[in-house]
Amino acid sequence: MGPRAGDEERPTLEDVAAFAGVSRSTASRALNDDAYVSAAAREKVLAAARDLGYSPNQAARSLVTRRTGAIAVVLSEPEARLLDDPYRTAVMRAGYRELADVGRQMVLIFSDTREDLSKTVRFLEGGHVDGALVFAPHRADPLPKALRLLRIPIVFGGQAAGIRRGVHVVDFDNEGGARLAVQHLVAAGRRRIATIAGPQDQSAPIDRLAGWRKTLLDAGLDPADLAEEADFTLAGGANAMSALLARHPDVDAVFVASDMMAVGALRTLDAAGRRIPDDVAVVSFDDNATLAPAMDPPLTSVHQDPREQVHAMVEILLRLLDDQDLKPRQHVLPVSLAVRASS
Amino acid sequence: MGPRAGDEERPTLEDVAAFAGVSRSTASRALNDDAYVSAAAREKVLAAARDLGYSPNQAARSLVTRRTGAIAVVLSEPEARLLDDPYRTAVMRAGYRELADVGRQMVLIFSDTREDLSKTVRFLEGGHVDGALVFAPHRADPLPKALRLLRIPIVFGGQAAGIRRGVHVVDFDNEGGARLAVQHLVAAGRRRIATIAGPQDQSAPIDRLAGWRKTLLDAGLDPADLAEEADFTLAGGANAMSALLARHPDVDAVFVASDMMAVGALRTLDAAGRRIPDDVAVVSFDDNATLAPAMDPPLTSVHQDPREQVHAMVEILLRLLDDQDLKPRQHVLPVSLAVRASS
DNA sequence: AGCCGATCTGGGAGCGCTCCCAGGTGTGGC
DNA sequence: GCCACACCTGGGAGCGCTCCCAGATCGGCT
Repeated sequence: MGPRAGDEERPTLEDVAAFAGVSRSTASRALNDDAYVSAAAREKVLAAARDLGYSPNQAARSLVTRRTGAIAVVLSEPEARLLDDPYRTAVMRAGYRELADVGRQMVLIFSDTREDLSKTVRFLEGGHVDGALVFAPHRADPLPKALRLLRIPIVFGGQAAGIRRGVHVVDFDNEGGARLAVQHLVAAGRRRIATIAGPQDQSAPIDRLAGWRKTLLDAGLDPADLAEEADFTLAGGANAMSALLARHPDVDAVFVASDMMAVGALRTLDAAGRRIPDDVAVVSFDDNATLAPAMDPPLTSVHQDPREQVHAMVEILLRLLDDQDLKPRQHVLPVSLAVRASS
Repeated sequence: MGPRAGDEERPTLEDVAAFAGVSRSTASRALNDDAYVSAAAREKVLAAARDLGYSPNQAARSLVTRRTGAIAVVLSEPEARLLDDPYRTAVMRAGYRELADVGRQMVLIFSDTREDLSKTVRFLEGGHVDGALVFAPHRADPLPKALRLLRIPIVFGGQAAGIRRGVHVVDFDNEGGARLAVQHLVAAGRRRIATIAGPQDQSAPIDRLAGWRKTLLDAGLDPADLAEEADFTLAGGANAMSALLARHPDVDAVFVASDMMAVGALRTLDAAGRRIPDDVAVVSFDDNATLAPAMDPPLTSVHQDPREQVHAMVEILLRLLDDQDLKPRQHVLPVSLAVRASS
């Protein structure tokens, strides 16, 4: 009973074929349910495979088919940050589900440090995966450029670090969403509408801030000094709200660029004795399913569904894998406003 | 410029060798920095690889080496639940880091529904990964038993669904941790020590509950009717605390089986006007780095480090992969008590 | 001078699979 | 009766790599 005693040789296709009394070719055809196999042969092969506990060697298979059945989901951001961000977690979850639904395996990659960059590139290049869904929100991120040289199809979720041409992108209408939110506040008679913006090194928060500003100007309101930048965290949102209150005690509404920051803002407002929405109306962005409706009061939020985004990304990727001639473009998904008690 | 125009043939090892003017064998040796390659040859090969943009075909490599360099991390629980549970997220994160540190790629697998079970088994069996780290906390989970037949090495994190023999397990000392917590409360003079237990279909919460009960009995205190079961969520913790307060308005301490539930309990206690720790002392379990110290007041919590657990699991797995004759056993990692203001 | 070992190189075999092609058998139409 | 064409089967080649083995070269030692 040495260490490898239990290591009975793994049966190969050849073994299954011999056991079933057919040729390797026929066995292969039966297992891949190809046409042109007699019912009798198919039965024998399947029975043999079952009896021997056969499972095909993926390395051998993908050596010849040049397919692995795996798709990478690359998140270019510190994992520490990532898993605390409910939006990213939702993306991961969506990726897992959507890929499983089309029979693909998700391989999750966190690419953060510079060292990771080359590791990531090497991995994607190495034939471990057939393609990749890449989320690299930061403008200065070198990853997207590095990936352009790769020989596997790639679809970006959100803007690809300033690259505007030659890449497949599925993004939400961030500016439009911000407009929706602010128009809603204006229509409700709010006049001192502040914003807690996200990190301005990323496209999405930049566009949301722009949407807020433009809508205010269009409505004849003055945005000056009513914006505060924060880092998408709860604490960041709380601090930004404090700063806004200190500067402008008369704010009557705030558009917050993410649900998580809105939760922080809510706490600050509550601690400051402001009633919501009576004194200050709050509208946020993301409409996270577990967060937004669970707040007190429930948050009015710009609805964007990560599942929908990933679904579109997967669809494009599959077409690319299928060798269809798709010209790279930016798909912009519409967003809507989920109105709840906070506004 | 057809769709495959950009698809320049990927260079193979043979191409690199030809370009460098050496044989395939020498090229292979140079790239895998084997001994017995002259410095000159190595230089030429590396230069050729760089110039041609060569990256080895992993399928071909693992077909012969029988190694993929990938390790599965299997989480047997609904992904919806998983990603909301900070402990699980910490485990994922730790898995990614620890595996990256030893040059392995993490392949994340959520195995939840019954349909997933066979998919998971097929995947693990298919040679996609060299081994697996499995977290399957539920006692009734059929996964661990299904995995026993597999031909790849597996290490379990936490009890493996009632299987006590023949598997490698790395677990924390749940009962000991609970004892630590309750002894701490007893020593502080608390006499009505309730508990909010986790789901009793899992080993860890069962052991924590047992630890609480035994320690109370040892101290001559009566546990009767002072336990409430909840589901590891914030809301569950809050509700359980309400139930306890209703039954026993005189509780002066509560041992909560997870940080997340403790946050819920804190809210309920706060809403009920109880001061912490003056009126009611709170001790929880997990000592989650972002949760426990951030509470108001900061939580006293039983410290268990998922990174440490995963590290031990990876170490065992690597030894198994290295074909070392390790006899399966249960490793129990010690826990400690991080005392903060809540008790 | 002769020999032995260390160092380096190239070719061949083979990992387990899919795909192509040649061939065999049966069935229908003229 | 014969051909055409479907249906089914087996063998061979080859995917790109690693590993083994045989051979070549070069010192350093007896």
